[in-house]
Amino acid sequence: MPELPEVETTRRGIEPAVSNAVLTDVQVRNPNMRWRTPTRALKKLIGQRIVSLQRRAKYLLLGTESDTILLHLGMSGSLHVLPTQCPPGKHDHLDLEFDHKTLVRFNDPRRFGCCLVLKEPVQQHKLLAGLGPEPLSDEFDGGHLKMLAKGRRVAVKNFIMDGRVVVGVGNIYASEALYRAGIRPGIAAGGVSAVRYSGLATAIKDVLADAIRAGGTTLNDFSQADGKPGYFRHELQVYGREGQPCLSCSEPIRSRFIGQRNSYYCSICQR
DNA sequence: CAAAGGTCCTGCTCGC
DNA sequence: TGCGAGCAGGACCTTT
Repeated sequence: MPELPEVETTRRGIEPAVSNAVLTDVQVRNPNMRWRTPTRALKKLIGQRIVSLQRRAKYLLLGTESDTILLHLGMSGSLHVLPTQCPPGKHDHLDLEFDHKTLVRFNDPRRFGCCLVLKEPVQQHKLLAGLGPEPLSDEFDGGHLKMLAKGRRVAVKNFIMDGRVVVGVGNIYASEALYRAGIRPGIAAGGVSAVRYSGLATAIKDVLADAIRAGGTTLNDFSQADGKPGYFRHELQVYGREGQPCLSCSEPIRSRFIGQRNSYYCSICQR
């Protein structure tokens, strides 16, 4: 579920609760996430202060005075800020408790998410090394896409969902950005011109920024740290709109599987 | 029953 | 024939 806007929305949502807070307890109810949650390593951090809260790609990084707690929400995860005595429900696999009687609760039905404890230097960890640029940074632009696309035959949609190319673009926003840029999702990445990549980079930045502004997209599981849904679902122009008229030309939106994932596009507006 | 927002890993194919 | 890069598919899980 959570793509970059949802993770960024979550980061902003938990920031008041964790920033400068002292970790007072850790509850691991089910460590069987994508990778086993390191209960002992987490418990060793009790008593430490959270000194930073960053997002890199779709990873949340809670910096303590010694180590960094890495969280990934996988496909169905969410974090909520709750009072400490709040009874846990189904799929509430992890609680991080802080002073001021608040806790951050990690709920993840599919358990594709993870929680790890990273030693410094964090950026050299296997999961973080080799990640492409942040899409909202100046480092990311059409020239970057054009350079990496040289000779690549993969569909441009798969190309922009590749974290080594650019991070944070998942299935929803890939379709949305390609629609905004007027590019068909199935064409080969290597065949897209520099001019069109420039437009695509801008479209990616715009759609992600718009989605963050709306608090992310809620389809099923996702909700913000305060439990409210994200409202970008109402602004999706193609994702999930198969058969409905294109908002620009009224042609019915089509869907097609590209690389195992459903893609949505307008056959008139996207070439 | 199939499919759902992610992404790491394995193994195949292709071209040099 | 061997090698590396690129690419497709499987794997991880539960819920609707």
